[in-house]
Amino acid sequence: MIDEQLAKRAEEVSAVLKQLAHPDRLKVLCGLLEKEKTVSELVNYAKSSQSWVSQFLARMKLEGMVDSRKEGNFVYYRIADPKIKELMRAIYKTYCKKE
Amino acid sequence: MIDEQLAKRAEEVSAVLKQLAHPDRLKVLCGLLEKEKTVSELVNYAKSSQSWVSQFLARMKLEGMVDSRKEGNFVYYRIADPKIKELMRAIYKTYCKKE
DNA sequence: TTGACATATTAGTATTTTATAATATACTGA
DNA sequence: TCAGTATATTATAAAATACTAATATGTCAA
Repeated sequence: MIDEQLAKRAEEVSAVLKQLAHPDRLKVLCGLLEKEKTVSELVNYAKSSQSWVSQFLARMKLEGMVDSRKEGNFVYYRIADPKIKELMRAIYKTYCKKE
Repeated sequence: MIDEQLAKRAEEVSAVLKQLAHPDRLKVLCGLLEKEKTVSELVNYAKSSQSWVSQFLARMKLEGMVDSRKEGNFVYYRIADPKIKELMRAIYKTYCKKE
């Protein structure tokens, strides 16, 4: 049964959802959906502050949701877990494709 | 573009995700996925407390995610917004159907 | 009407989250 | 080396969340 299987993973799943459950973080992940981006690009995209974005990117990285690579002065972030992408697309389908 | 459209709805969407982003609430919604249930059934299902479940059901109802009907001593809750069901199934697919 | 049960509400508190500001680090190019 | 830029870290304050406990409300059945 779908409900029981999902309920069993409630801790794991809700931890991920918690990260998506904030406008700034969701926007940042939206930005990363297209392609990898630097922190300052993400700051612009989400219209948030450098410090705050940097803070939650660090947390998301710890949780394995995103990963980063350094190139000179810049740090490029990308979505590391394909499940995140899948989830985002599903959310998009549900909330942006219907009326 | 998927990313921009979703980013525009970030406030709305993240508000919904926030409700899903807690093990107890997620479990309760799992329970409701199958069919409507009384508060005490949900309390058992989620292994949470009556007061707490009652509190967040009230909130979810306010946000239009669930609805309820009274029958004698019991109150039956159900998922009111089909988007929630859709989202839950997507989460299930992502987190329970793959390895 | 009373007692038992199901649910809701309220009050209060501990914890977590969300930010902001300040500072530190790391790299680049002159 | 220095100045400038990008990012990270730290400290901290304010707000929101997650509860618990106690009490209230409403319904049924005797």
